[in-house]
Amino acid sequence: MVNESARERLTAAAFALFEEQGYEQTTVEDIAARAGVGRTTFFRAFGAKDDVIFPHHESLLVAVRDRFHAAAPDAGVPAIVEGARLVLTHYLDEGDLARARYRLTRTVPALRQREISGLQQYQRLFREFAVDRGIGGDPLHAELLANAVVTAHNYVLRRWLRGVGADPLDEFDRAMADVLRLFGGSGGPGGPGGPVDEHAAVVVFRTTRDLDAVLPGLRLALADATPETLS
Amino acid sequence: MVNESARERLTAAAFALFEEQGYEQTTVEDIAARAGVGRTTFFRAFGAKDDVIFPHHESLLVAVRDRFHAAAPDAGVPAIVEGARLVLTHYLDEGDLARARYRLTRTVPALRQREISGLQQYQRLFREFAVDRGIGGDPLHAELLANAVVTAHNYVLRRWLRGVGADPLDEFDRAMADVLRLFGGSGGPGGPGGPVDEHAAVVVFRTTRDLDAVLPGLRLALADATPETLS
DNA sequence: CCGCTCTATGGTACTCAGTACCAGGGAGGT
DNA sequence: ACCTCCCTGGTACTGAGTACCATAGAGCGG
Repeated sequence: MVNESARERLTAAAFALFEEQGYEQTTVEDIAARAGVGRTTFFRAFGAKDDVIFPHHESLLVAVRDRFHAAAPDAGVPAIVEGARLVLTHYLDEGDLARARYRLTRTVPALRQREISGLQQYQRLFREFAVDRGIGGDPLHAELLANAVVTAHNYVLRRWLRGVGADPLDEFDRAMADVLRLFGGSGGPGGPGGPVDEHAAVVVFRTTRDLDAVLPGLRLALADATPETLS
Repeated sequence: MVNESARERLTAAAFALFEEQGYEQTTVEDIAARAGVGRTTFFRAFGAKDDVIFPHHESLLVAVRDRFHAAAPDAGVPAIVEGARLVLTHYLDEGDLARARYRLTRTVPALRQREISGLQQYQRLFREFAVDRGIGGDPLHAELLANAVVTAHNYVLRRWLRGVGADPLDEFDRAMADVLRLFGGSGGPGGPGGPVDEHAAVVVFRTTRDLDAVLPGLRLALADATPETLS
């Protein structure tokens, strides 16, 4: 519906003008004029003024959705991690564009809001995929896992956007390992009150106290049906 | 700066008109007219058209911030849980208003976006508090915990808004127990090497096995510096 | 070469959100 | 009675977004 080169010219013009004179001070007419097209063409290419700084949003969303759709039935968790990795590499490929957008979203409230709404669409995609696949056996657990992956992704991405950290992909892999350890290690929710595994777990924190010091309370807790927290 | 009763009349008028004839079809002038005030007064009471369906947003945000500010230095995690509980109880108190808003945000894209942006402000508040308090010893771990609490809160809230589930506060408490078990159980990303409380907690799940049956592994776990999960 | 169609484009006009500014009016104090 | 302060409503303006129409050019069949 709209020329591709015109779209790119509009994007470039918009970023330039936003940096030069600010977002509010730039009208859509200014952008269109610099790109050498009419105002109408701008609105045909991007539904709204703030869409222009997220030129690949829709296509990336589709790419992640396709990735999820292609995932093997038993590969839900890896697919989620891969999906997050897809988003991260996309930002890395954008390079300076992504960083320019970050600068803008940090300073312009309207753009920040638009960005948040976009990120939420990813989060929702991840969440629904996790819930549909029944990851964790429990919708809440599925949401927690999906959102933890998204959180870790955002954490790494934000560091890269700020110019902190050397190798974002390496950081991503480490962060994902953290997240998966978190979820893999605990056995998930369903503990007290919910259906109880025949062999329940005993989770132990490091302590400086002797085992003997905590044993009395421990014995009491195991005898009692109610879970307890000992000092 | 603006009469309180006028604010309430505007809110009521807006909800009524949005339900009757739709959000886009309702102009600010319509709302002001039904409330018996001028258009100018509307914009003085609410910065924008979509703010009118979140009349307590700002005050609730302040309440949570105050709660965090008042938290004891060693009570970071409980404060986060309490903050989330504060938000939940606020929605429960709103009752039908919250449900009407939910209906609107599900159907009107502009309102959905506005809601997401508002929720993000809570999430950010929680995240920054967790990071500042150094929860988990590691910024990533802090973010994961904060976002997990928010996710669990949203999960419970959403169920209540949809009319699913009987006792949201009970569900909330169970969900929080799940979340804390998740994070308490694995030692988190910081794991071995992170700062450890002098008095660590031992969380016990119900088990069908004798204490003697798990004791050897338990002793081993306490002796070892690394957290372990026993069957 | 002419005429036809289809699509991308630009222009015009309109609605409405949001802002700036000004004028009036009532409450309360002196 | 006068003055001040604050709340309020009205007016006028900018700019985003939409609807509609006119046109130019590309491609195609005759």
